[in-house]
Amino acid sequence: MSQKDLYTGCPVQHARKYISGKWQIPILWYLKKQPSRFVELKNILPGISEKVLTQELRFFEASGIIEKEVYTCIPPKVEYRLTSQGLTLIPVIQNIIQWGYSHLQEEKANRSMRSTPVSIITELEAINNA
Amino acid sequence: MSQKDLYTGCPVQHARKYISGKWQIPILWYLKKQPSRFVELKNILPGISEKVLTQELRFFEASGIIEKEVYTCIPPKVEYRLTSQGLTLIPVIQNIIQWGYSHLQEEKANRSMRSTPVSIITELEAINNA
DNA sequence: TAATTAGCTTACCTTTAGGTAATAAAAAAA
DNA sequence: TTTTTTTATTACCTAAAGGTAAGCTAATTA
Repeated sequence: MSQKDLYTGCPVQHARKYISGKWQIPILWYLKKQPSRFVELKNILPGISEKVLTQELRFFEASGIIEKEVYTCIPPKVEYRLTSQGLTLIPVIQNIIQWGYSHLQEEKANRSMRSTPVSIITELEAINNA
Repeated sequence: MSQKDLYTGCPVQHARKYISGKWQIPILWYLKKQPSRFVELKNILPGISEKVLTQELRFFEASGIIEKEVYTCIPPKVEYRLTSQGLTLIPVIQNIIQWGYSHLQEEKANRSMRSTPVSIITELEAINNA
């Protein structure tokens, strides 16, 4: 039994199954932007392995988060898109990404402030509070 | 170099450092409810090991997400609370928990909630009934 | 004297996540 | 005939997460 089958009764652990994997948020975020095929996802997510991409797509599919359309042609064409279920995850994911983004900005600001003389900082703050 | 040091430039991977661990959300969620000491957290989160609890507290502390107050007495008393930085994570976490909760309901999973700390459930129900 | 308490730390182990690389199907194009 | 293309699957390996259990501090209490 995999980690993903555990804690099915706990909201936290349940949600974690869809967002705690390294590539889960990036995959869903890009599928929100546009329904995509396998290679497209692979190219847009530099560093992901085919194994993990397949794995997550299968998992999301089985969970009803995404759906798959297979065009019977050669070479094969497959398209993945979010389901309405999957769409409900987007605001959650967007919050996470926005938090990450602004927290990164803050860290950068703090780093550059560390080398700034205190007097300059207090002056800046005085200006901001005026 | 640990996983937590990697991808420092990516908003997703940056945010993931604070929410993808098994016990990270439960810890922060409870600290939002009330500043707590080590044993209290340990008791309210059945199944967490002291090792992981210490580990996450140290990490959150070093990241400026929580702060620690040590009362010099015997036996020792220590209190952990969210910083203002840490508070910014709460809406994100709340979204995650609420998604998990409602998605569980939707699935009509007739699985019990016994693995969920009671405090989380009662708080969610309070939020939903508000 | 020995046990108790809170808050850790450490060593060791198992499980899981994720990466690498080889292989396949299947038909069209070179 | 061989190569190319897309969407996979599989075996194998490393690294990271997390669990278990023992021990430590230092004063108070039984």
